[in-house]
Amino acid sequence: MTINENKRPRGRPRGFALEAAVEAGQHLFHEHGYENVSVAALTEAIGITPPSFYAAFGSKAAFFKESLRLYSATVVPLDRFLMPGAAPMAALGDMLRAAAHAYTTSSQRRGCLILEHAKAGITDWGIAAKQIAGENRSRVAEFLDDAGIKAPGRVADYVATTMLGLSAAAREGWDEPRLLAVANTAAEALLCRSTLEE
Amino acid sequence: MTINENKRPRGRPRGFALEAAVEAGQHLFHEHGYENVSVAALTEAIGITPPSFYAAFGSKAAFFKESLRLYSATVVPLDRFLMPGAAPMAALGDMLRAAAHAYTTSSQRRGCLILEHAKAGITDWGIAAKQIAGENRSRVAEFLDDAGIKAPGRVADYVATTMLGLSAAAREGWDEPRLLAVANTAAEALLCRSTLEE
DNA sequence: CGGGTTGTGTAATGACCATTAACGAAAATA
DNA sequence: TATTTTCGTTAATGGTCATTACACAACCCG
Repeated sequence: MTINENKRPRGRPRGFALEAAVEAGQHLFHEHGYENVSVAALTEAIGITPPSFYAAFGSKAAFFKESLRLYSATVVPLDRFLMPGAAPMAALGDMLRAAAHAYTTSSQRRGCLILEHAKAGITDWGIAAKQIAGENRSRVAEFLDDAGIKAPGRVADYVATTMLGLSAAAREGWDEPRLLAVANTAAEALLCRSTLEE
Repeated sequence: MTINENKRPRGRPRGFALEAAVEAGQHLFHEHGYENVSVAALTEAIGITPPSFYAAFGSKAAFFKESLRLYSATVVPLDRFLMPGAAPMAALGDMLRAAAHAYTTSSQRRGCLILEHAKAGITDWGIAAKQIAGENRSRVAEFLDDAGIKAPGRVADYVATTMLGLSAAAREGWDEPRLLAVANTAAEALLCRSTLEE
């Protein structure tokens, strides 16, 4: 997205890598939450000083949005599960199981960075997280609609709530087997429901 | 619980009601979250000054624990649903529907005060919330065990995750019908599951 | 009325917060 | 080499945070 990534600009070149900085920030935000990460902690983790941070990213909130973007681009592989033509309910079950796994792989950074920041009030960073979460749910609903499911919004909401629950439980410290069992229960429920309705 | 509620103590009497103060704090904590409520905001809402606050409650964290205690004693009616002899899965479904309603009744104070604070790290107030949440889950599991359900822990975890999801969705701004639909879906899943297993 | 005891108010404490002004340093172009 | 452009560092900004000395006020018991 950044233009002229290879062409050297005029003045003194930046002394650190943007992408690596965003990744370090993403990790800090994921572990402690936006409000519990100070700019001082960010700059120390990146290895720069506050003015360099502000010159490169503008503000803490803007930097967080970059972290969100990187996270949803690299960590959340929605399209891997929502492939057209796949058995819809089985696909959602796979997605839930993958979430249970992903939310517990790192003992720090539990849960979903996006979902855990999507409940803040009217802060711009909370709104950004809410928007990404909403987009992902729309994609699930559209996938279900294309697959001919009867109440796609209702099922998408159920899946979304389950993912919110899995993320919160992971944040509480539940381990992977426990979360996986919940995901399996929810997945069976989806199959059960579709069986009853058709 | 407080001893000598009627007997006048020795010195100058307190100029405000303890219980009302805790309730005001509970409302603020519920709306904005522990970290976003300053002692200044608390004392202003109560109508006292910081020294009175600290003399009465000791610290912000201790005051929050009082708010948690009051909340779980007055708002969360677990025993209303976990009555021995009731149809277990139907009871859990009623509990989920009641949660969906309770989490959206006040446009401020969305979600569950306990669950929304049970993900903090190693802070003492987060640990207190986690403990109450864990106790409530144990009561659900025990109820299921007494009712002869096969995997009580697994079902209790599913219900707990669903409640976490409902609370988080309420915090995101979902309205009551939307949450109720999710609760109904999860309730049907419980019935469906028990039907399949027996 | 007066000493003991306890609550309340004013005002301050030190710590941390996000953000930035000013200045020196480094690399590109000319 | 001279100039331009951008970067990095030091140090400070004003703000908010939870918590507390200190002095005064209100009540009980004698």
